[in-house]
Amino acid sequence: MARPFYITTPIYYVNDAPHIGHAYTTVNCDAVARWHRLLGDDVFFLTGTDEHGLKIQRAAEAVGLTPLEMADRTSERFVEAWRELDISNDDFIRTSEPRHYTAVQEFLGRIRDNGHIELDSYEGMYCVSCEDYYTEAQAPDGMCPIHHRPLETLAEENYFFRLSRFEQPLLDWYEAHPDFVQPVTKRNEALGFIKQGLQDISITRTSIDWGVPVPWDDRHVFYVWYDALINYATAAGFGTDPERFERLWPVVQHVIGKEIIRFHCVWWPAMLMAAGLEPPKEVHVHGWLLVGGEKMSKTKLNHIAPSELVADFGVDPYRYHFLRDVAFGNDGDFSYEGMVQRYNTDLANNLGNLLSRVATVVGKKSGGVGPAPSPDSPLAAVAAAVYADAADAWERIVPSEALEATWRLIRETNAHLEVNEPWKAEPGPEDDAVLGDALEVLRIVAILASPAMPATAREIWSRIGLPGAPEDQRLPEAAVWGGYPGGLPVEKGDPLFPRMNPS
RNA sequence: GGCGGCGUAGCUCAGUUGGUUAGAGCACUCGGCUCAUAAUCGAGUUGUCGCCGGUUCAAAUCCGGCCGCCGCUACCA
Repeated sequence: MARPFYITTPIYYVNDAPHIGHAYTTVNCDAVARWHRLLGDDVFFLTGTDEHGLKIQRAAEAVGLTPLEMADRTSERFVEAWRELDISNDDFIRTSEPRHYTAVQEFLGRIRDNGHIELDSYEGMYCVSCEDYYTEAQAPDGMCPIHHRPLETLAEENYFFRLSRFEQPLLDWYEAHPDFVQPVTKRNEALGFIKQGLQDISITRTSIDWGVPVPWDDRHVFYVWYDALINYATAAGFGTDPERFERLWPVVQHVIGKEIIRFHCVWWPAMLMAAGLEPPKEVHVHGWLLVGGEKMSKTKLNHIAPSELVADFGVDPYRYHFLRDVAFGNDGDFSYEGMVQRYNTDLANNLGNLLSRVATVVGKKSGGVGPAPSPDSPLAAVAAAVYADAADAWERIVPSEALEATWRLIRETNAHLEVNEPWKAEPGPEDDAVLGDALEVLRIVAILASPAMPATAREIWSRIGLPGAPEDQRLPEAAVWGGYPGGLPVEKGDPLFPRMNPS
């Protein structure tokens, strides 16, 4: 049976419309999922929406909707955004679904049965107007930062998760699993947090209705984070399909933004341990997409919706840009000018033009029939090295490196053409070999680039006359030099990526 | 305050068991080519490797100090 590969995006909170930051995470996961499908893995790629909590309840009240109606609206926008971006998720989970309620109640019930959830009292500084608690860091002067009124000290009976008991188990887990959190700087951050000591966390609320009911005490609902994290287990079949869950857990790999490290790298593994389950295999942390050097936010009005850029660049160039331009793990500063530049350089000039020039010369010198490559072409070694590097980078979830490696092959091929000048040579076996080499590179590039640009890869594939589609190929065999059979019709067609005006 | 990280060509960055002339891509300059989307190919320019001091035959790479920047420091979806 194929190796299971389970990858997740965070579930996105439905108080915000999809922007390029959400899309960044999702496209990265999608490309990795597609890569693993090429490897023949049994891929399960999950995304979805997080819908409970006070913010949604209030936002719904403000416009006269039920919380679920409110969530329906925004959740649908995420579904549409991912459809537009050619995201190949195998499931889309919503925390308002019955299957999730089942899983959450089972999961937290198990933790309670294991003695790690207990009733206790939470005391904090409370603002009546906000109906919310503030920490000392948030309100050092004891005044509500929003209403500027004195906070009251209030105690509430809540159920607590005994997170403090998992300090040592977590440290042991990190010790035994050096790759648990990547990159290592984020791992240090999580570790530092654990080492400073962990406090128990109140995980239920009585002041909210919009949440998963606590099965053993109907006055409470679970605090939103506590139900949200469990989505990863829900979708894997926890509580509903034990056999499936057995297969998908704990091979799961989470991809998250750096703002939610604590939840995924501390709370979540502790919760799993408390429930008698294993922590996830790996958590991959990426940075933020900045605009003008600043984080996107509603108040700064610097949100960019993916569709705005897709309208100008197209879906595949959009995907390519964010996969290639930002080193995974670092913050990346987005600029429209930079995107145009990379589009022109990488896509129009290097890749698009390579296909274009090869197709033209094949038309002139080989009668439009693509010749087979030479078995001992110097490009064969380049292709092999590039494949090794790309495969390694995809495995580590560093798409920028995988694509950088792939483009190395494109550049080498342009140079190879320059040296051999097939457009000058007399038609014949030698000329055919040079053109065949270039076509073979295009075949391999189509496969290697298909996780990033699925539609483009299919287009290249069909223009060089190959039957089927790049997605149907199986790695690593399909990347071996010599797969292009020759004797296939090569079609020039319109430019894949018309150059854009830099201004 | 505590813990952690960063500061390398105009830009984005790579570069740890310390060792020949410090690298890549982009940008720029010159040249070639004209099959190709004024694309492509080749050559080349630019760096006190934040500053000061130390260890060493030898440091971007180790140690100390300093300057500048940043992240985390719990119930923010």
